[in-house]
Amino acid sequence: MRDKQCGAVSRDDIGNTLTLSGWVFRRRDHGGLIFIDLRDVTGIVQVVFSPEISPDAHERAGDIKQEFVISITGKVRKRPEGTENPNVPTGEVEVYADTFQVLNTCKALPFQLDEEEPSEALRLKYRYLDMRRLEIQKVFVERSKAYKVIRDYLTSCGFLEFETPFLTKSTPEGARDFIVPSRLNAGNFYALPQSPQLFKQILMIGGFDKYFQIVRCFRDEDLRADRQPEFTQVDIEMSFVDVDDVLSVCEGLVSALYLELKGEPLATPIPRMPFSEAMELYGNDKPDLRFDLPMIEITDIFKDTEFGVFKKTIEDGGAIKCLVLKGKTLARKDLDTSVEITKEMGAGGLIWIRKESGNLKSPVVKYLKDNEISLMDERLHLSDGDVVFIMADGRNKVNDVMGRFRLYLGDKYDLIRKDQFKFLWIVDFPLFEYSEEEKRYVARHHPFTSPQGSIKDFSGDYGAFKARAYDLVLNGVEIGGGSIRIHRKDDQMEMFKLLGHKVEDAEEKFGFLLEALDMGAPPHGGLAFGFDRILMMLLGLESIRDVIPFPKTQKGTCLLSGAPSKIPQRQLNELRIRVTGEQQ
RNA sequence: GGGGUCGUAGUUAAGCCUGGUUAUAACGCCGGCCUGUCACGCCGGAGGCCGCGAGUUCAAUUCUCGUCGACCCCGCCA
Repeated sequence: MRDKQCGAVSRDDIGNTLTLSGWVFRRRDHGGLIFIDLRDVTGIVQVVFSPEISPDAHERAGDIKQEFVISITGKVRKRPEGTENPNVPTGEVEVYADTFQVLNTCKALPFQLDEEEPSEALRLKYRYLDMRRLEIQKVFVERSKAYKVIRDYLTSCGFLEFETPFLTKSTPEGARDFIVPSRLNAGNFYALPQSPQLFKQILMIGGFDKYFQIVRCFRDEDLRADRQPEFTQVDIEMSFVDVDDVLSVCEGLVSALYLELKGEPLATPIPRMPFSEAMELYGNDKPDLRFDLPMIEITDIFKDTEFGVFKKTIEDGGAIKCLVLKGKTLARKDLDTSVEITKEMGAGGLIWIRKESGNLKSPVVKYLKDNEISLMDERLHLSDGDVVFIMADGRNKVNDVMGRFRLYLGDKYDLIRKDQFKFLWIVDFPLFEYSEEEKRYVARHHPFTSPQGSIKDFSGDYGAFKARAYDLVLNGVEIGGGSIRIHRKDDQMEMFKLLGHKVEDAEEKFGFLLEALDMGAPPHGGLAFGFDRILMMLLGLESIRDVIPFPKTQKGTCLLSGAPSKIPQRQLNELRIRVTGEQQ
């Protein structure tokens, strides 16, 4: 049906007769002469229909419309002097059609493939048309390359690729599960995996030593620009390792991916930052280091202050922190907007101070002592025009709000160097975090995470106990995370106990893991990368939907297939399911 | 569950704030012309429940409320 792909036609083919197939991209009908850009995934090539070459083909070519699928046969020729097109790789040559065949027609398109992007909803409904666009094809060519790099790298390191069940068991903690009813066991349900966590641990206990899988995971939570209900993880697990071993393998993998997709080596090692430092400097556990602007603590400067707000904060054990915006010109309106923005973010208030002609100016300066002002000026190295934003409140509140305000400032004042890729390991996570909803401490990572040191040394201070867990962050987005696991049953039981699980419950939910841990489980640990997110970031795209062939909308629907949908009563009966409280 | 943005020919947008004669443009589509174009060009034409439903008004694409859908954010996402 074809001798080669459209983009592969070159000057080496001049003089040869080729058969080429593809889609009619653009047509330029000059009456006497018709040009068609024939397109496939490799590129486009110009086909000429001339009455002097084939009157029949020229006559019939008048009826060809865009996106017809055609096959043409003709001689490749060098283009006449002055008509070459340097913008196209095949622009030196063209194919003079002797004969052609219409393999399929195409009705009028719902949107044009070579113009402004139609709405995303329309693109998703007609995803097969959207995909024909060059820029979309590029993404999935890159995605395919990424799969290969990952498989090549990990297998070369001795990792074995596995598949684990999709029809599996619901696990407590973590995200909401997607549920699949069991026909053979009416009234019982499978859960789709949030990750293959337990199975990969079992594979380690099974002695396979190094496991990986490029695997779909499912989480029934609300969607975001970087979150889909089904997404792909690069899942990795290794035996006889500690944190450094895992991070080192992962850095190798990320470097290989980066080299493939960005065409340049990645500077390694990737820097590491303790969780607590990330929280204190950037207010979250995934700082965007493409711009600096850390929070600076100035609580100590005001230890004897007369200024009510600060005094009260310090008495209540809170913190006073600031962000210093340098080299930007802010109008009074910008400052007022900043106050509004932080209030919307949950701040009690925001104080700004601006340095003008060597003096600090602000509505609150009159409440501050001279030495407080000069200490601030000195510590913050202020120059004329600099603005200091100060917040005083509980430490967690300050970190949270200032962290988000920092991102706002970074965006608003173009501080972010958009061409940079700042990878960062966050390490030394707390093992536990308090859940307001459940009124108890839960595992911050998951309940199989090993603490630093022995779990038997737990002092009772949940907040201070650290985990052997780590996250990989790229430009303010979490792209991977993992931990060293608990590999002994007694430790795991202790962990469940600390989390407030009853022994019977733990046995019921994880009996198979607990029993396996009791039969020679090796020390092991691993990590999972969010494959879609990494692609999104490295390809410079705004949404995870852009790197998924058939993504779902924010309400979890597939505009192409119409899922989810009702099912016939017969199927419900088979499953012994009755639908109640249905919304029409 | 909550906050916000958007919805106008097939498509992308303008008009809406400040209600009033025939809702504008580009691309696409249909017809005609054109032998060197490559976003071909030129001439002509068709194409609209202004998302849907209420309300205000003499009059609503325009103002208000509701609703549906897409998107962004908070909660949620070990």
